Amino acid sequence: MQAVIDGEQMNTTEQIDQVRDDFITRMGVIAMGEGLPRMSGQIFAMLVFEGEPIAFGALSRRLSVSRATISTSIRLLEERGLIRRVNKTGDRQDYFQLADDAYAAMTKYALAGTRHAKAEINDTMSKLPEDAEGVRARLDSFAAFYDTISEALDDVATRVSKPKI
Amino acid sequence: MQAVIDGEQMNTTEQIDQVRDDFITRMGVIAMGEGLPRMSGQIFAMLVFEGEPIAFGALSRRLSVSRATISTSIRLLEERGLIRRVNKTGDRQDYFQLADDAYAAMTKYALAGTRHAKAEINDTMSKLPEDAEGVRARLDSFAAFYDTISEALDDVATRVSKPKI
DNA sequence: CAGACTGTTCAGATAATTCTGAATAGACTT
DNA sequence: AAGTCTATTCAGAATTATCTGAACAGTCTG
Repeated sequence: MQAVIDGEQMNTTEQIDQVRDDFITRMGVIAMGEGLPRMSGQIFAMLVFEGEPIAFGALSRRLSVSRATISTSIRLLEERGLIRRVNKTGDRQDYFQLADDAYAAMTKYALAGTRHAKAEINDTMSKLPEDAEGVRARLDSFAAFYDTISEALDDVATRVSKPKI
Repeated sequence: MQAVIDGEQMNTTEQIDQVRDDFITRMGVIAMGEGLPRMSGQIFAMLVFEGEPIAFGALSRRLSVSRATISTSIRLLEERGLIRRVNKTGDRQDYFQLADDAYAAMTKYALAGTRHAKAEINDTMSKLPEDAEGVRARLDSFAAFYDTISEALDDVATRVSKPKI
């Protein structure tokens, strides 16, 4: 059974190409919602989809974006521990693939954010005069909220299994 | 014991004012990290800090921002169920305070995001040809990750107690 | 060594977000 | 009804984030 679009037959490879491009586009949007630049999200999506290491130049070509953009997007993803750079003997290019613990790393990054938020609130509380009871109680609730989220994320981080490459 | 800054004595009220302004500034930054515009975060912070309902005009004045900005920021916060608008008899202005279930609402918003991400991945999987086994397995892991996060957030949403106003 | 190729950096261009002032409409007061 | 005060909307300004091209430094190849 072949998929048909605009009356044209598609072979399996073309079909996968189209699904992949669509996936990449969508993940770019999702990434933006999570505080990542679109392009980093698209690179991540590409690596998830392909599985095997992808060359620097291929990323630039396939995502229709300059090498400079790839370079900075890659740096961000590496800093967050989401991808890793691998060397292929006999090829000068850098190759990239998902980090073994990419999903755990994603979770830990979010966790760092919620812990930071909690710390900011606690710091504010420490500066309050003794008699500001109402404010203290409200900030305490707010901090408790971030603490609950942090606990949940911490739990997720330990549970998340390594993605099968 | 009075706090001292630059050799000047501060009374308790001034001290609290300073702590509050600092808190508001910080929460604006935190909010940006969570995909909220800075000003919405600052309004939210102000409402947490003050506890009692705050007037539309007061928000504009205290945050040194136009009424138009307050209006749009407020709308966003209302849409997310984080604050509620209250009427004070004998005053034409709108007043705002934290929603009773503000923290639960925050959690649910995040949850909606992770569920949406999972749905996008599942949708992509449904379009794959039968024989794309490797891709399917990787997308499945990715979806499972978002599912784990979603479960955790769902759990948080039910556990989060109402903030004490 | 000269030439080709690679990834990084950075100033400036481009695009997207966020804020403002003016216009508008509704509601209250006198 | 006329005059205030209110919140909202929206076009454009201001700000911020993102992308690019060029310059660069390193590495390999012939």
